[in-house]
Amino acid sequence: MGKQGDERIGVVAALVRSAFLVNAVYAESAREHGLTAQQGQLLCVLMARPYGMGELGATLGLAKSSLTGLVDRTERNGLVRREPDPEDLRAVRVALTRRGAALAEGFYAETCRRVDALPARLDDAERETLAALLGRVVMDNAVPEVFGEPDTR
Amino acid sequence: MGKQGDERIGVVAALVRSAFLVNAVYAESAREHGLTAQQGQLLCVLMARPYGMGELGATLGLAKSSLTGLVDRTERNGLVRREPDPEDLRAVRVALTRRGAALAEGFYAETCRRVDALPARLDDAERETLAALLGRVVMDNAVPEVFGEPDTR
DNA sequence: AGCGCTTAATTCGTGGCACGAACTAAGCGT
DNA sequence: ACGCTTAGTTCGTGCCACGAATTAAGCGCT
Repeated sequence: MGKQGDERIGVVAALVRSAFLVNAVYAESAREHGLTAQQGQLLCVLMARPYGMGELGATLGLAKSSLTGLVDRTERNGLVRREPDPEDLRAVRVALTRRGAALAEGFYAETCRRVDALPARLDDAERETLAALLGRVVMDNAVPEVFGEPDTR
Repeated sequence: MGKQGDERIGVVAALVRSAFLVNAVYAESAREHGLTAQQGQLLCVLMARPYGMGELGATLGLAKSSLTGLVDRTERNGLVRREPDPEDLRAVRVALTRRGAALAEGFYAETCRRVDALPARLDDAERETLAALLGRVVMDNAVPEVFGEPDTR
């Protein structure tokens, strides 16, 4: 490990601390939208399409029983809705309500804006490089689709 | 348009998803050491030196009242100890117990190992570049000292 | 048809976490 | 001595996560 002055940071510390940083930004943005981080995460996942409970558990890395509560609370706030799955009477599809979709939109945009501001002092080429390297890290480690691309299509 | 099979990812998504990834690794490592993520974090901070409650709140970004509970639970597990501050009868210094120090050591080392394994498929130069760029991001954004350097002790 | 096995989700109980408001006690300044 | 600030705790509330047990529906097999 190259130890230099206090300026240089190891890749481990850089990853952990950037995670801490992003988390704080995410939680703060959620709070300002009247959401908890978890509920915000749920809304973001559901922006793409409705999900079943089990599917959500896999995506968010939560136990089924944890999901029931999270969806309950978010539903109580009027942001998501449980719909019966037309093809399987046991299953449920969780979908955004109109209000939930609007809130998700705003929260997502604002959170992107703030996360985008974190590397503000990197120039375009550096941001590109960072995105590419970090992108490979997440791809290599099978991260579920927790936070979609800004403009992928 | 010109994008091939391998997904290009934006810097925002890369940051958010790597944060999610690191978090999961951290929580998993903590769990295997019989810790919660928060208690693990607390131990890591205290590895450097004892802290006062207020100081801990600032470092971890928690309200005072949140800290009382966290320290309570961690103390109940025999990992930290409240010592009276010799210079201020109101204040308390939270320090690792012998067991806490040993556990912190193991948890810290193992967590570093696992986080270090995340960019396993990057070569040395790429890891260096990633560390440098991400390091600038965290430095530019005033992240508190939540997780020390690998060998700054 | 009926019998089991699996799957989807909920319920229940437990514990950790985070917060603000109210409080206690010690230090400090005048 | 008086008031103000500072360090920490207590209390009540709500969210979050989990495993074990449960209910209900689908599926396969005879």
